[in-house]
Formats: sequence, structure tokens, C-alpha cells
Amino acid sequence: MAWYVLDRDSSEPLYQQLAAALRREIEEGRLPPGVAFPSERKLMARYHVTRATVRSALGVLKQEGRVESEHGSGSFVRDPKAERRRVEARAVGTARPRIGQAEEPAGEPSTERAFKIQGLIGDLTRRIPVTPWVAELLQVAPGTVVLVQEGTGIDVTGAPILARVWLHPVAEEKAQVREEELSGFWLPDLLKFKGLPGEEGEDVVEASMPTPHLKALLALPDGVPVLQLYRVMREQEQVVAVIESHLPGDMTTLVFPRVQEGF
Amino acid sequence: MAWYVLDRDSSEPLYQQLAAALRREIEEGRLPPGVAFPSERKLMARYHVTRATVRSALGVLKQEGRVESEHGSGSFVRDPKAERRRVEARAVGTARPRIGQAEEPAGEPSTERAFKIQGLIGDLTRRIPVTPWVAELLQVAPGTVVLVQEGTGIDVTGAPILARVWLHPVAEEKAQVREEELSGFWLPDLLKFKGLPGEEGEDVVEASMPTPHLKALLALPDGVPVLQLYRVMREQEQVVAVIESHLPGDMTTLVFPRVQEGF
DNA sequence: GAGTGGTCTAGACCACCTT
DNA sequence: AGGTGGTCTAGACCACTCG
Repeated sequence: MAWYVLDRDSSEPLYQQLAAALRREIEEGRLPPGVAFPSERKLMARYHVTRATVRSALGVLKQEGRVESEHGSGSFVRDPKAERRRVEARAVGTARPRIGQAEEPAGEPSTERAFKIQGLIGDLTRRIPVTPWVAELLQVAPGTVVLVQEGTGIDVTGAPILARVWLHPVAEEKAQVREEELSGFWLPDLLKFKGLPGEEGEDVVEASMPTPHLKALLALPDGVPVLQLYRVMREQEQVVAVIESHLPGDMTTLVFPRVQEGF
Repeated sequence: MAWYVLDRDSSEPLYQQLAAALRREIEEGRLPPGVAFPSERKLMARYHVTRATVRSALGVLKQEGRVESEHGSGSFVRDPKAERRRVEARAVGTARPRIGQAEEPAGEPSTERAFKIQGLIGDLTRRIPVTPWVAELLQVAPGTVVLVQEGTGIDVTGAPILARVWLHPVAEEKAQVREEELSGFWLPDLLKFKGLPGEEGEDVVEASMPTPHLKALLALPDGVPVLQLYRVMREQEQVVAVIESHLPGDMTTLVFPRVQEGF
């Protein structure tokens, strides 16, 4: 490993130079995924900088999702693409998240992540005011209190997931949904059963960095964003519900079939 | 502002306690978006910690996309949702990214970001080997060299964008695409002109943290992920091209119309 | 017990912005 | 000039993992 690359007269900060050097090592395959990094103390000695500088450099790579540290064992190269699973967007949120163990797809890397999931609450139903963004999608006044079912667990693909179903008040009345029924049913299933399938809406995707709560819940490493998928369920122009799903950005490849034009 | 919240006997690190305290200030509206934070030195004094600890706490909030620092002026609360624009996924990548100024949508917040864009290369055509992921989408052997047109600039929505069009070798031959033609045309337009519109594929979405290059190109603040949209263009089952777009995660809400079932 | 990363202190100097 | 964030040093102690 080349350690003479750091130029103290350069206007580029040392920690960025160091980050760039290590990034190059990774990209050019000299530090392959899964392999342990030189320890922070070794990097100090190699590059003649303090530990704070080394940690800044590693921090950059962590935030890029290229490096993951394990307290007590070392830092390791991550392959951000390694665990991705194709997820059909139209299937997301339609099934209740399962609790407990994830299936191990044969030949796939271990989904240790899925087991670490915290707060396996199964599902939980309550009445809360809509967030501004959900209000817009659900087409209700901001602050309207609606019935929400929240499910946490393992997705059908084996990835950890947090899903929320926001039920439109009109749909709640029309379908005569009672809270007690929901202990045994996933709301979208119940709606379909009651004749409000809601298959005509649109899907909306956003991405952002997780809140600490979500980061812990989905066991996300540093440098991993969250994909948010909002599925607007409509029936004859009327919004029935919004299914909000939060998916780990390093494990998810969302697939949408193309709409045929000219129909 | 309450500064007695830090508990030195707690097992929770001081910087995380501080981050949590500041996060609460933001969420409860005592530090509204756009307003200057207390300076790092003031926070030092208030909470009786060193500057490194203050900076760690602010670092957490920056990585969450809630805070942005400006060298010399101060740190400010960001509203991660403020500048979002609805983007129709089916329109992405179909038009050549424009160079220069973005339109200012009336009444919208200033898109200063769009002006800061670096490396306005317009478009650039070259032959390079496909990346593993594009190989899969394009259905060619890994490493195949294909014609790529890259466009950088302002999207039709006013957001900065990087778009790449990967042309399948068979489509290149069938449509008799010559590199010279591409100085005046955006490849998808040229293909449509030549009778290979490619309207039958699927759209694939991923999210990740930007590389330093992309971060600079799209003028992304810390804590903002990138949405990647890959549009697979097919014509009678044959893949014609893949349009790869990189969109700023804090400015983009991707909208997909729902496919009608049972046709 | 030795090695690893995680946290924290107490300073220093610099680059940048505002007034 | 004075205030702001950005970088860097030189230490210290702790929590965790592994052989």
C-alpha cells in the first residue's frame, strides 16, 4: 500500500486525500469486499497522521456506504450492491410483514441483518393525524385523524421493512372497518375482502437518510439511505388508502412494469 | 434552550445526547428551517463539552439531512422536503438535459442549487464497457463495449441531473446509428426518429449515497442520497437501450402510474 | 491480554463570511 | 476585526472481540 501519497502542502485536506487513496485501493480491487482494513493505528503510522484524521477519512467512506466498522473487530469493505434483491413494486405492502426469521435464499449472502431487527412489534393499529405529505396523497385536510395500521418485520423478499397503511375516513365508513377486526388481518387484505381493492392509484418513490429510529429498526449500517414507496390505492377515482413502505436502500431494487401508451 | 440535558453518567455518548437534544429542538419547531443554529462555540459553552463533541453531534444531524453548514456563516436547519418536485418517471431521460439556467417555478423556493452545477459538459458520446449492473439490464455479456451518450445539466423539472444512455449493439446496427449524428441529437430521440421507440420495458429504481464526483456534480449537501432510475427500453422483447438517470434525492419525488391489471 | 474501534479532552491554526 | 465553520495534533480512557 502506498503511503507517500499525502501532500501536506496541498489545499486538499489530509483526511480527504487519505479517503481518496483508500477509495482507490477499494475500487482497484486491492481491498476486496469483506476483507479487513488496516487498523486505524496502522493507518496512523503508515500515513503519519493522527487517529482523528484517520477516523475522518474512514468516516467519509462509511458515509459513502463503502466501509463498515465493527466495534472490537475492525473495519471492512462493503459491497453496496451485494445484497440487492429485485422487488416488484406492485407487491410491496400487499402482504403483512412477517415476524422472526427471514428465509435464506439459496446461495445468497447471509441475511444476518434481517435477524438483528429490533422492535418486532408485528402490527399495531391506532388513530393518528396524517403527516402533511400523506395528507396530500390521501387527499384529506392536513391534520385529519385517520386509522393507521403499522407493520414491522421481514418482507416477502427477506428484507426488513416498516409498512404503514393510512385509511381514508370515507373508505373506513364505506367498508365498515372496525379496529378489532384488524388484529387478525392486514388492512389491504381486509379491504379487498370487503370489495375495495383499490387498484387504480399511482406509486410514488422518494429517498432519504433514515431517522435514528428507522435506522435501528431496519438495522441499517451508516451510509445507507431508505427508499420510501407510497402506494396510493384508488377505487373509481376515490382514494381508499395509502400504503407507506420503508425499504433498506442497500437491499432493494424496485421494479416497475412499464405502462402501455395509447390505450 | 435546555442545556442541562446531558448526562455524563449515561451509557449514551454525549454527542448522541446532544444530537438528540438538538433534533428535538428542530422537530418541535424551536429551530425552524432556514434559521441559524447556535454557533459551535456557543454550544460548547452551553453544554460544557469540547468542540469535537459538538461537531460530532452536528455531524449526526448533517448525515440525517437535517442540518447544513456554511463555512464562515453558520449552520442552518434544512427542510428535507421543501424543494421536492413531482417527477413523472416516464418522462425522465427522454429529453436532453439542458445547459445553464434553470427555470424558476413561480412561488417556489430558489433553486440556487441548480446554478451551482459543475462540469456542464452538455453531452458526450463514447464507447465504454458496460458495468455489471447495466450488463444485466441491457442483456449483454459483462464487459461488452457499447455506445454511451452522457448528458449533464438541468432536468425539465429544474433539478440537476446526470443521464446516460447505453445503446444495445444490435440496436445500434439495426438503427444504423453513427456517432457523428449524436452531436445534434439526444439518443432516445434519434432512436424514435429511426423507428425504435422502445416503449415496452420496465423501470428500475435504486438509492445510494453519491460518489464524490456525483456529489459535486449535482451540488448535493451532506446527508442527501441519490435516486437512480434505470429505464429499460424494449421493442418487441428486444432490449434497445438502457437510460440511466441520477436524481438528487432531496429534490425528487418519482411518480409511477399504476399498471392496469387484467388486460 | 492484546488488539480493535468508540468517545472525549484541550488545545492550535486556517479559510471564509459579514460588518 | 471578529465571528463562523474546517482541519489537525497529541494525548487519554473506555467497550468490545478474539484467541
